[in-house]
Amino acid sequence: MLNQSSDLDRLFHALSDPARRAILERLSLAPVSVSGLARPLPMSLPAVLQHLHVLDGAGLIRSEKVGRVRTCAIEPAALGRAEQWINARRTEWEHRLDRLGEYLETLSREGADDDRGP
Amino acid sequence: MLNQSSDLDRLFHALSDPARRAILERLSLAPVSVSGLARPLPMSLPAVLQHLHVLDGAGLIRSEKVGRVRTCAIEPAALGRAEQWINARRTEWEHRLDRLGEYLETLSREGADDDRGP
DNA sequence: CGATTGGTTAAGCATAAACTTAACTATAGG
DNA sequence: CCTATAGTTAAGTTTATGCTTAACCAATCG
Repeated sequence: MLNQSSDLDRLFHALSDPARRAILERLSLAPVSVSGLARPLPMSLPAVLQHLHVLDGAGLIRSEKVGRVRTCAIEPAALGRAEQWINARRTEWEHRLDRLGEYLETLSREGADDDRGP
Repeated sequence: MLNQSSDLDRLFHALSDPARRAILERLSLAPVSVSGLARPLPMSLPAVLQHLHVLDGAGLIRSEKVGRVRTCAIEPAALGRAEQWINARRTEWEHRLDRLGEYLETLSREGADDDRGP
């Protein structure tokens, strides 16, 4: 797992803003145009554009311009990478609990016949 | 799912920093003291303390002080909440694909016997 | 063509983040 | 007691974020 951390940095940072999460929630239902995404949000169009740029930089969305309208769509693979990191932590944590369990079991077994040892 | 977004804000923001993720990776293996966490990190102790405060504020770790050493441990439930949001997006996206699939199927069926008029 | 609609860029600003150093507190150990 | 260790707080600096307004381009459409 050799540090390509700036990738995860961008990913989690992109997810840390409620407006950006709202955009992703919207896009996970269907592709939407830039102004369509902006309509429900309490901010200017350029602000939305900046959020879209952050999401794009994180690989969370892709977009294509046809005529004068740019349509954005979610890129689920990126979410997968975030989930992967989280899952790895959980796995490690569970293994740690396993090792702890084994250790405690060993302790109680050694406690049962404690004539063994110095 | 009524917007308790500032909760997720803190969560994802906490995960967006490589130092904080490094701390979590460490803690998912075993509990560690503050200075133990600081040792491998390229920054001052107070900086680490600030990161720990962010992680604590996001609910990602808990810590307890005994004597003069504070020992930190991971709080896996918080990671679960992040994962939950991600999974909800994936689920929506898959449902969207299902609906798209049905639609396309409908189209091709209607195309097969196109004697049925408007 | 001329006006609109949809999007984009640039510049500026206020706030928040991530650090630092310097001081200070509180336990341990000799 | 005296000093080193472990942590904490405060204050200040630099950079990044999130937003705004004011132009500016480029497809449509009457």
